[in-house]
Amino acid sequence: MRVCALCSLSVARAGLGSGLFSLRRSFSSLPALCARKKSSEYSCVDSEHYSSLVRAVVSTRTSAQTPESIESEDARLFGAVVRSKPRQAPKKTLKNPCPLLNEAKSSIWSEHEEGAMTRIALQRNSDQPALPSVTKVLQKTMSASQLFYLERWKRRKIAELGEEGFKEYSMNLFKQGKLFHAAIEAALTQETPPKEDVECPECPDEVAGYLQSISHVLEDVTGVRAIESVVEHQSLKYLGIMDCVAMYRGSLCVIDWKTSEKPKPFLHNTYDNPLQVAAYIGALNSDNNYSYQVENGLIVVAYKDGSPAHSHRLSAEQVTQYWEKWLFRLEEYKEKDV
DNA sequence: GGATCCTTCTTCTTCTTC
Repeated sequence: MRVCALCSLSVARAGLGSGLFSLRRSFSSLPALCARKKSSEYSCVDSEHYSSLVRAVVSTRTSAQTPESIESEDARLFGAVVRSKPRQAPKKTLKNPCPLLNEAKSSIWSEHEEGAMTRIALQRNSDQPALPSVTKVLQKTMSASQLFYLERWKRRKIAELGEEGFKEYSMNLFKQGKLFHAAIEAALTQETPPKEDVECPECPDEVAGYLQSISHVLEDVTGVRAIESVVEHQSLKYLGIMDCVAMYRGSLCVIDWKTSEKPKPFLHNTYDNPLQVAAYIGALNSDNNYSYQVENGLIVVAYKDGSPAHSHRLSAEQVTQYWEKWLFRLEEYKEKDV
């Protein structure tokens, strides 16, 4: 039996069995009638003729619907509801819990403390097995849904730009990120960045918008303690390179600068970035190359058009929560890696 | 000189109607 989409939907929602069958009978010839005309199917309805029927179906006075009545009606129409068993995810426990803070380090660094800026470069010791990096761990332990959405995004982009176009697009994103980081480094250290880090003949002022975007954030960044510096967790055996450690509005933070095409006004828009920052903070606190400890984090998302960057502060409590999530991911990585 | 490393980014439903 052919039924207009609107009719079947409305009646099913109204949950009136008898009304459903009479309505279906009454409207069953509509599509055929409408097909002869180009106009909308709904314009063919003789609303005056059917007005009492429609009123009867949708009126709450004649149908005191309750969740129970709707459910029993649905069961009659569509069969019994198959309910999945509520799954209680077992509370996972860390096999190797590790504190975020380091008792051996006396206190959180204060703004008035003197100290040189640290910039430890990455060095590979070929004699020892390579430690996993923060980025690698996060990439290798993405959830199935994360991978699904990323893969879908990639497929859509390739469909839009072609394989070569996509490669170029990706390379350009990375390039912009690198140029942006070099420009921030120069701004925070008052140093002139290496020529190759800022020059981009085919794209002048490539990072001008990004710098404009973060200008209001930079005003609150003082006392830079580290830039592009390697941190290594002494016991958990992983490493990473922090963007920056500095004072931001009164607290010492590990700062991560990001560029983004899409606005990221909320912390959850930044996906694994908070875990990345927590991982750096934990490593920094355990690393004896740094005499101080850090409790807070900051993620700054800059935009090319110069619109104000979104900055997401991570309180000490939030960092602790993300630290625990990071530890789970690290355990997962190590289990996979074995 | 070449290879490798870390990082740089990318994600969250989708449609109609007013």
